[in-house]
Amino acid sequence: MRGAPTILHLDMDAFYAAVEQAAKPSLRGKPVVVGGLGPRGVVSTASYEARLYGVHSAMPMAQARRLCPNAAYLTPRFTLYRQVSDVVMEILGRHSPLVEPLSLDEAFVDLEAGDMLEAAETRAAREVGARLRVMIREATGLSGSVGLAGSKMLAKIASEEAKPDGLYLIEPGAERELLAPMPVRTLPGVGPATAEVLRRAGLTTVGDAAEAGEAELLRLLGKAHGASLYAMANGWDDRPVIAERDAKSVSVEDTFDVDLTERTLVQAHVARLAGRCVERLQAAGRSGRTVVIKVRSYDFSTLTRSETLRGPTDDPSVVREAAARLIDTVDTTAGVRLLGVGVTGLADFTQEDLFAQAAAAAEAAGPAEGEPHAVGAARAPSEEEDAKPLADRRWLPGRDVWHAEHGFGWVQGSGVGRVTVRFETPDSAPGRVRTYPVDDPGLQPADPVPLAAMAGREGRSSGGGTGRAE
DNA sequence: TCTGGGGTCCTAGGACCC
DNA sequence: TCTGGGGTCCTAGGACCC
Repeated sequence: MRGAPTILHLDMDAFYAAVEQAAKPSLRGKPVVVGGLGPRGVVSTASYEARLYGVHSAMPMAQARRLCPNAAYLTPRFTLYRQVSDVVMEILGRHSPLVEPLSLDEAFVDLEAGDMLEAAETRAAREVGARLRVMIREATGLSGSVGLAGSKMLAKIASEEAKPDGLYLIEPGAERELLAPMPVRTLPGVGPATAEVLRRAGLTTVGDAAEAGEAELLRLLGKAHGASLYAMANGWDDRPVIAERDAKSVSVEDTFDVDLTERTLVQAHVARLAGRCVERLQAAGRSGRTVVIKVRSYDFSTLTRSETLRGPTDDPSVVREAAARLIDTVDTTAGVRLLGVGVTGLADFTQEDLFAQAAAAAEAAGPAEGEPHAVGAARAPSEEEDAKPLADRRWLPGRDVWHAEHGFGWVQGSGVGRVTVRFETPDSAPGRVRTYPVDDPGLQPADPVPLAAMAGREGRSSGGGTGRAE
């Protein structure tokens, strides 16, 4: 706990939805919901306009549609969000060498590590926070909220208080008083289960938890959790801001629109997932020693099975075979709604392991017995298109398109052989809507057009052809 | 037409070793 | 012969976060 509010937490406001509104002028000021659009999708982000109807993150999409039928429902475009995020993180990096990103839209900044604050004082910290918000708005057109405090926990609570589009500073010395009346759920690490345990013990506010004493919290919650909750409830938190941490696991998973029952389909999907997992592993230049599969059944019960290899690997056939052995131990006859494959125990180097060499030799000699060659092995689909065998993913709502005559637009909806496109770009006026047959030769998928405020820094080439895909 | 996908950390039991 | 104690690794599950 520092004596000056020199830990800053930035949280972009309704990030994915705000990026979409910046990219699509016709959606500004209107309810926008970004998330999975399939029958089992959930909300990733709801714009503030949509939140007025009760829509929020993690809510099933079907429920969101009931609450707010007139919102724009869009599929996420992570490539674009990552570009915007990079711009934001770069701005943070100008204020301190110590920036800890928590996700695309959130980060801690240690202002003491920079030279921004000579005499680490409150007013200087507030000025840095305010300047940062202005810079982010100028660079991206988006708003972010800033929390400033003497610890990570309090900085994060402060940015929540600041939302939307604000700045909130917790004066050192004021923290206990501020925390006491807040619900225990405010504290990081207190979710539904912990809150319920505490509620049954009569503890509902942060002040209640602090007064209960450490012994009582240890009894209720166990060693690590109890101790950390007691510290947090008292405002004690000296976790440092850590610049970059190596990932400890890589995993991919798919939820199916309809439960899988057929054994060969289950096996084939596991093989594909293993392949995608290894692609990500290799892209990160890592290898891993433990292969994990995850199976979620029709009734939402979830199990994992894992196998630790003799050494780390990034060989697709080694991971695929381990995953195949693991799925063989699981009864899936009643129906599977989700399958996942992951690798943990990551190492920075790829150790040549004997199994991999043996497998490669066997593969060269001919297909191994029981190998699910028929499905998925034929080609490696790219990450974007692989997801699920849905109707026509070229025209997912929200995606950018380009039309020979009308230029850039985005898919508003599609169905019964037609696709509806709204023609507009980040810096245009709200655009007109036109409908085409899904196989219209003039219509093609396109890359996102950079946000208006970001144009220039993205190195936009001349002629407006930048966003064209392929 | 209930409940995504990518992660992190903690706990607990059993194997195994000294 | 009825019975130690500590440490580490592996496995499985669960809570939590964005």
